[in-house]
Amino acid sequence: MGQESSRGSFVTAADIAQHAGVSRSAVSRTFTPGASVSNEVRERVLEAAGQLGYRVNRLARSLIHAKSNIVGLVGTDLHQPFHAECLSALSIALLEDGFQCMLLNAANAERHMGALIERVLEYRVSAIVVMNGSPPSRVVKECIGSGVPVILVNKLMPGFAVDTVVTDHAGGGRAAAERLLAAGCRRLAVVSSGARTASLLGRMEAFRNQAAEAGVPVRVWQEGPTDYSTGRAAALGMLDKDNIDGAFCVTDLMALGFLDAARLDRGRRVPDDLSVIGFDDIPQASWNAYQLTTFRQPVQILTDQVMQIIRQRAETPESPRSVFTLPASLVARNTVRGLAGAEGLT
Amino acid sequence: MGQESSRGSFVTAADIAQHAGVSRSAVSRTFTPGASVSNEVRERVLEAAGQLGYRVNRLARSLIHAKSNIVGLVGTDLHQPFHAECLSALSIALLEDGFQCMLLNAANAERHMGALIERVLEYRVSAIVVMNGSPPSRVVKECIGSGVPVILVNKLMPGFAVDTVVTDHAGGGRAAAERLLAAGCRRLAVVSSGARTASLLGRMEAFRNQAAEAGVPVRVWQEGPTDYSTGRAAALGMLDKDNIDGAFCVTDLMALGFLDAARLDRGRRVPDDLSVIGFDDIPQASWNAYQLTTFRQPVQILTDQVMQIIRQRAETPESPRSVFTLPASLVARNTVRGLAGAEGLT
DNA sequence: CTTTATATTGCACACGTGTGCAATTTGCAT
DNA sequence: ATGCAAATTGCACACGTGTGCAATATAAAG
Repeated sequence: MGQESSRGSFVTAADIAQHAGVSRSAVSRTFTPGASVSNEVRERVLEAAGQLGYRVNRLARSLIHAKSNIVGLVGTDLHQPFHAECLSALSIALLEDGFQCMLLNAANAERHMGALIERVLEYRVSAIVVMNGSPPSRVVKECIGSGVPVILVNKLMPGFAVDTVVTDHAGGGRAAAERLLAAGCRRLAVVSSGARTASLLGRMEAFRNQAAEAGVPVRVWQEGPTDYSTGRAAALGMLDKDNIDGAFCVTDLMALGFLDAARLDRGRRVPDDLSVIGFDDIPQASWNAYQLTTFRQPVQILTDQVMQIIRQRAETPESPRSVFTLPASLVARNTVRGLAGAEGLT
Repeated sequence: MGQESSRGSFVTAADIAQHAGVSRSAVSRTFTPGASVSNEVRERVLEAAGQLGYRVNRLARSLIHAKSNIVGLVGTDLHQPFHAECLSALSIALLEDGFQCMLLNAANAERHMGALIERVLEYRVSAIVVMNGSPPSRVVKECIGSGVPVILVNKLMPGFAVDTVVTDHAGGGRAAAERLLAAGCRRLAVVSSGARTASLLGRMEAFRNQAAEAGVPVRVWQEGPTDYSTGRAAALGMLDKDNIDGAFCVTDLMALGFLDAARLDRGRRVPDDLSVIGFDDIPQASWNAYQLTTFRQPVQILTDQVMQIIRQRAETPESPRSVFTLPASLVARNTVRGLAGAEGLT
C-alpha cells in the first residue's frame, strides 16, 4: 500500500515520527506488542508507516535484547533426501513459530562445521540445531557457555550435557536382524559407508550383535560415500561372492542402490532370492519400482521435539539438559519375504 | 582456546579493552580488516579476546553499515530433489563468499511467500534470491525500492526490471518434441501438474507447439501436485486410453512415476513400446532402475550466475537489471528409442 | 639535533531501536 | 468544580560496534 520511499535506503522510526507529528517513542511503542499507545496516535503512526514503507530494523531491536530470534541450522549433505526432509520440516516449524533460520551447510562435514558455528555465533542466535554430522565438542561447549542452546539431532555427545534428540538406531538395527532371520535368511550382510558416524555405526553394530546372538554370521561392507553408489558397489562386491540372502542397508539410499544392482546386474529376485531392509524411509523407498521395507525415522515427531526444547530453553535456560530417544518404526513393504502387507510394529 | 566467559551472556569489546589495557577503538580496529593498529596492541587484544572468548557482535556492526551481509533464500517444496540441490549449491556458494543464508521455506507457496520476504526485509538483508515459486510483484517492487537486490530463478516477471536467471524451458520443450518425433513416436503426451508456474507451462507449451508444427497431436495431462504421484496418475489415466507411445514429463519426478506405472502397472516396455523424457536431471534419474533420458538444468552454472549478480550489485547497485537464459542440455540415457549412448546435445 | 612525514591512539559521535522515569493528559467519581 | 487514579507521552539513556578527527608517538630525512 502507498507511496514507498522508492529510492535509496530504509526509512527509520525517526522519519515516520516526524511525518506523523509524534515522538519517536510513540513509533517504537506502536510496533512493540503490549506497549502503551493511544488509538489515535497508533492510527497516525500506522498511516505514516504505510505511506513511507517503514519496516522495523530487527538488527537494532536485537541489539537491545541481546537475542536475535534467529536459529542456526547446521548440517551436511543437505541435498540428500532424508536431510532435505529434516531441513524442510524444521525450517517450516521455526518460521511458523516466529523464528528466522540461518542455514549452515557444511561442504566438508568435519572441517567446516566448527567454523560455521563460530560464524553464526556472531549473530547472537537464539539457538543452534545440528541436524547431522558432528561439530567439534569445543565449539559446542563455547555455545552453551555463551548462553546459546545447542540441540543435537542423531548425534550423541558423551561427556557433557547437551540437549539431544536421537532415533533409536540400535533398536532399528536389532529389529532388522530379527526380521531377516524370521524371513529365513541365513547368509546376512550389513551395508554401510565409510563414514564413522554414531547413527550409522549404531544401526550396524546392533544388527551384528543381534545376528551373532542367533549364531548367524554377517558380512560387512563399510566403505565409500553414504550414497546410492555405495549400495550398488556393495551388492556387486558381495552378492555373488558370499551368496547373500538377506541384507540390512543402514540407509535407504544405499538400500536402493543395492536393490538395483542385485536385480538388474546380478539377476536376483527380491524378495524371493534376497531380502533387503533399509533405514530412514525416504520418499523414494515407497516408489513402485522399489517398495522397500525400511525403518521410518519420525521426522515430524523429531521436529516437534526440537521445537519444544527451543521454546523451553527460552523460558528456563538453566533447566537440566537431556537426551530424547525416538523409536524407529518398521514400514513393511515388499523387499522382505513373507512380510508384505504386515502392519508396522515398533 | 582459553578460559571462556563460561557463564551468562556475551563478552563485549569494552570488556576486553579493559582487560587488555587499551581503548575500545583499538579492539574494534583489531577485528576490522585494514584498520591501523600496532602489532603490539593487536597482540594484546587478541590475547585478551582469546582468554575471555570474545566474538564480534555482527548485529551491531551491521547496524552501522546498514547491511547485514545476510542473503535471504526463498522457496517452496525445498524437500524435493531438484529444489534441494539448488538450495544446497546456493547455500554453500554463499557461505564460501562470506555471506550468511536466511532460509525462507514457504509452506504454502503463494500465500506465505510475500509475508516471509517482508519479514526478512527487517533484517536488512544484502540480497534476496527466489529459488522457485512466484512472490507477489508488489513485494519484489518494495525490495528493489528499498535497495535490496532481488534475484529470481526460473521465474520471469514481466513488466518491470529485476535480475533473473532462467533455464531455457522452451528450448528444452522443443528439443523434447524433436527427439520423440525422431524416435518415431506418433501418439504423444505431455504430463504436467496443476501448478501453473511459468517454467512448467513454458516447457509444456513449447513441446505442444513443436509437435503441432509436425502435425502430431498431443494429449495433455495437467492436474495434481508436481510430484511422483502425478506421473503415476497420468500414466494410469492416459496410457491405455490413448495408446501413448511417447511422453514428455515436464519434471523428472513425474517422469519417474510415469515410468513406474507404465512398466509395472501397464506392462509397457521402455523404450521399445514407449519413450519417455523428463526435465531437471535429478540424481534419481540416473539410477539404474530408471536411466531416464532428460534435460539437465545446469545448477552449478545457475548458482555461479546468481553469485556473480550478487557481487556485482554490491558494487554497482544501480546498474541495469537483466535476464540470463541458460541452456538445458539433453542427457541421453535409455528411455528413448535409438538414443542410448548418444552424446548430449544442446 | 631538528624538521617533517607517517603511523598509532583515544575521544566522541553515529547507527536504529527499546524502555524507565517523570511530566502531562485523560477519565472518573465525588 | 475538585480530587485522584490511570493512561499516555516525551526525554534521555542504553545496546555494541565503526570511524572521522585531532592529538600523540614514532620513524625518516636533513
